[in-house]
Amino acid sequence: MECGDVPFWLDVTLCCGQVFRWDKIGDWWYGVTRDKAFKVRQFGGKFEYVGVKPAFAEHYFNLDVDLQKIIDSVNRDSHIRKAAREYWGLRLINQDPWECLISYICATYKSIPAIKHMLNNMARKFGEKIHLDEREFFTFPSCEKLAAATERDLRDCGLGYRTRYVLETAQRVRDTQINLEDLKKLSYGEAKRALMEFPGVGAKVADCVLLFSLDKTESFPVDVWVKRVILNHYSDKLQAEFAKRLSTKKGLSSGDYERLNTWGRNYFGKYAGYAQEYLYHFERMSI
DNA sequence: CGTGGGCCTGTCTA
DNA sequence: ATAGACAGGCCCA
Repeated sequence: MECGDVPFWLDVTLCCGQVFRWDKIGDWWYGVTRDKAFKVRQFGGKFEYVGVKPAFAEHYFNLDVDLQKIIDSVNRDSHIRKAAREYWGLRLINQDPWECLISYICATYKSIPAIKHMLNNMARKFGEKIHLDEREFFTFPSCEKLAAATERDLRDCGLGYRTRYVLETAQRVRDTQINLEDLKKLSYGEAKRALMEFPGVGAKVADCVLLFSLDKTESFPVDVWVKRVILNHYSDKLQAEFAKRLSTKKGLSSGDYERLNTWGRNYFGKYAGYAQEYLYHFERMSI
């Protein structure tokens, strides 16, 4: 799919599980990021949007990065080539770090529909109401708003055991006055360690936040699907013993996570996160 | 340091 | 229909 002379496939970009608060109504995708509601569509080969300025939309969808160059740089084998050809135009989105952090804290041990439900509940209860096309939308609540919420009100959003993680993370962000955007200035390793200080943030959640909101394209989140990708297509790259143990165990120990994560970053390089998204989506769609 | 069990609750399947 | 399994992990023993 092309957008002008830039490869971009909007539907896949918004469907591939990186971002949760977009919904398609007719041709248009409606979404909220930071304090803005906007709608976007790809129509007749053109990318159109209402509610934000061109620079905002182009930055949000990373349209200014050279996708061809990125895919060339992760082009290591026939499987990644196949995934890249199939979903050519899938782009990583520049999310707001705060919303991204809370989203992935909530995402543990949940399916995507359930995650969307939780986040929308939180926005409805604690966010600001805004309008577009006579429709109501809600901004994602600020850290002050969530930090001041009662445990009961948050729990009622369906957060379950994540309630105290969200509450304590919000309180810590508020109390330390940390600007999450500043983590962009740190190295991948430093920023990851900083994120993992927050309750409810382990290696996987940190890697998602780094990749989707802090410009760390070398991040390589490993979830059950990526583990599946590696076992199904890259097991020959791992030590036989290790691959065997992985395939017989259900979850991922922190040591196993570290090992797969490091493998991915070394194997695919600076843009390992793009490779991860293509592989992840390809695997999910081939069930 | 590595490993296993528990955890809230919405969805999906049988 | 309604119970039961499972979900894009994290934390603590």
